[in-house]
Amino acid sequence: MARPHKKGRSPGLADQGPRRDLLVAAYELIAQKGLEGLRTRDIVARAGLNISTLHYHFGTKEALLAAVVLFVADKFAGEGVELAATSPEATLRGHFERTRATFRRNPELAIVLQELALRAQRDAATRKAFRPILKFWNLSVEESVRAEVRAGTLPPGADAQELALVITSFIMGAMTQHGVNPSSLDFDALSRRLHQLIASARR
Amino acid sequence: MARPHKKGRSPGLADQGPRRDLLVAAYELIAQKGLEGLRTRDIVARAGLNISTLHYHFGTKEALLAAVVLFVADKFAGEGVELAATSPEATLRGHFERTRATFRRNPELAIVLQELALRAQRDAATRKAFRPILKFWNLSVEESVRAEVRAGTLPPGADAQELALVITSFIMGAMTQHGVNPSSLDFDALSRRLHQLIASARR
Amino acid sequence: MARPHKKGRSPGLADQGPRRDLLVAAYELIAQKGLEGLRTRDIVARAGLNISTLHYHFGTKEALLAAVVLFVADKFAGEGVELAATSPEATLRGHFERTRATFRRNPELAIVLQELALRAQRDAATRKAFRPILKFWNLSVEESVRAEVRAGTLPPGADAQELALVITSFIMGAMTQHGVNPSSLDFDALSRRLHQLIASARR
Amino acid sequence: MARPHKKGRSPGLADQGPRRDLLVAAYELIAQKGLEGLRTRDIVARAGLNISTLHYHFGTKEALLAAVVLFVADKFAGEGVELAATSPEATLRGHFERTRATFRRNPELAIVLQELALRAQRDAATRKAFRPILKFWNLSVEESVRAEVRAGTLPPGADAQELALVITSFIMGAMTQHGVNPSSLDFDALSRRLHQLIASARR
DNA sequence: GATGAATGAGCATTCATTCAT
DNA sequence: AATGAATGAATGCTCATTCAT
Repeated sequence: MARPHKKGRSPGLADQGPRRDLLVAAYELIAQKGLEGLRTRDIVARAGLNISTLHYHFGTKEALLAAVVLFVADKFAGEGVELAATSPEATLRGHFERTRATFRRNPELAIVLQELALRAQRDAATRKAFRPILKFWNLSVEESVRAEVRAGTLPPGADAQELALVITSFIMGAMTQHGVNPSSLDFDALSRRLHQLIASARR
Repeated sequence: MARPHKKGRSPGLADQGPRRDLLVAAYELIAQKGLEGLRTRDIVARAGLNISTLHYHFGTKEALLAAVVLFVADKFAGEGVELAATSPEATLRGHFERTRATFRRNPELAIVLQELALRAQRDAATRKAFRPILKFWNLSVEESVRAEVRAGTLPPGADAQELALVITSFIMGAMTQHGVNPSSLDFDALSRRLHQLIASARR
Repeated sequence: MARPHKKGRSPGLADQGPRRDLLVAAYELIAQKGLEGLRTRDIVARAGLNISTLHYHFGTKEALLAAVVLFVADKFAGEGVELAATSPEATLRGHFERTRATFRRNPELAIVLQELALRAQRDAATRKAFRPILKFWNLSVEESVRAEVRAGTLPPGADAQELALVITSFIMGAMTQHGVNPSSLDFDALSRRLHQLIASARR
Repeated sequence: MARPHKKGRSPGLADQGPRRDLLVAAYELIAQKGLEGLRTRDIVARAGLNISTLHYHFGTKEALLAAVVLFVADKFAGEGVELAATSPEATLRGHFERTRATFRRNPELAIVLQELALRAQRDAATRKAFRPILKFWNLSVEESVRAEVRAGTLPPGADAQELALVITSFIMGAMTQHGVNPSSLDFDALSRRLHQLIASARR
């Protein structure tokens, strides 16, 4: 009896069928109840599957969670954030706007990212899978910064890596504060302010 | 009346004895295993108490958690962050430094704050108890900003509330990124950079 | 420190103060939730006392229960049922009427008696304390039967003890059926029928 | 769907396997310790099963109890009492004898019926499930009365429903008194006496 | 006499997991 | 490839009881 829950997914083929249904269900439930309240039975119920099917495909809850991190990474990268890294017209302004649009389209994404980031701080496996998300994001912002430097809209001496970290840190914290008290924080205004601070800085 | 787990703590009298021991144990365990892994039996074991004592004093795990939020609020406010709000020589620089010192002295505090902030986003009770922490922190930073404006080290037109939100958001996100990958992020350098951006901004 | 919960109550003096309050509270709660749902904390809450007071006066829940049986015995005997045993105009008719009046005045009494009767069947201590109630009741009915024989309203050959058992058994079962489905059973009509059967029996 | 503890049992198919084992174990334990002392762990221990199996099949203790009522109803109806309702030679005498035989074969049945009757008086769910038992029993006795009227051994004017209630009430109360003090009550003699009273009644 | 604090054994229930099919 | 049945270890909580005051 071949148990497919070792690790490799069919290469070049995204998760499909029950496997993907379970990941989506888990993702949505994490957004709803947090990792604290995530139950395998709730996941399979939402996916309309049997509890054994979950273990057939993933082996353990922990393994499912690892797959969710990858699922989230795909979602995060695929949602438009990555355009910044490749498109020639990548700008910081554009990044802020794409980020806002992404989280507006996928409100759960902000929560799930925070959940995983928190778990990554105490669990090595999650950390290993989650770091690339952070790395990718920072690199993507760095690229935008460099593009603006090339375009002359940012001063030539700007330390792209440092600025990227400031920006991504700001966005993460703003997401959290917004989650706790939506009315206390206008993400657009704040990001415009931060952008202005960066753009107008004297060296 | 046999049950002391009403709600209010004796005014002017800090939690003492087993009540405080339980709060401390819960706080430390949240830092270690997260809310996800928090078990009442682990809490009482760490406090050297009986499981019934926990329920005698707090009634439910949920009520204990609510008390932990207040405990964290006290800790956060009492750890030196609040100096910024009152001291005349309050400066942004000083705030960044006190913040760093606080989290260096209490490494768990960063984690626990993130756990509670996350929980606050889905649980109304936690949210209600947690919001004041965020409000207090932002007000404290606002005050630093205004002090610097008065001292002439920040431009007169600076919007204190907006800048405070940018700063606290940045610090929260930086804490998270640092937690996930300590080597990727030099909090000192980043906060110096942000401070410089704010201080040197043209209007 | 003298613990009064040995056994003797002040001779000639009925239970008073907290002791009696606890017995009354227990009695009422048994009627409400059954022995199955009887909790010492509920008893003391209803009596407005502290849990320790219960143990001070009775030692254990079991001992309290034993005292409740005596309390019920007093209540049952004192409620008018006993008139049958002494009064010269004691009649069966009168007994049925007094019984009905007693249970109409004290609806809980029917339930509590059933609870104790049931417990008596498996618990020796309860049985020992409860048997006298049954014995007393049967004797009281026997006396009514004999009075009717003397008065000529019942045939001379009537076996008083046997008839009393038939009557008390009928009343107990009728109470139960009434409790389960009040509309299914008219106690007055039934007891009149039984009385008629007894009175008109040919020998 | 993973949980079989819906409600209905497969029609036409009696409970089997662990489900039935649990019902039997619960039934026997109720007879032994009463509902007051019924513990899920004792039930599964007696059935040789795991505690989780109980919850897998019944969901809650309360639901198991509801199933026990149905189980008892089947047992009561199936034990021979029901012959009275259908057999042409149904007689009151026969009913008394079958009743006695039933309780002699199943001494626990008397206790369990009393437990459930008592619980039915305060719990709506138990009441709903228990009433049919009482109704069935009374109807069965009514039928015996009518049969005797037809056979001429009871006077033509006899009110079958009323007499049935007198008889079932008597039997229930006699069971209770017998349970409390077996030596005080000769069920055979008493039921013969009651039968004689009914049979010899003048109208 | 009376009480608040504390406790240990036990409670129904939940959880991720496994096994036979 | 998928599932229903079954499980053991835990989980939050309750209970009658005790102890120091």
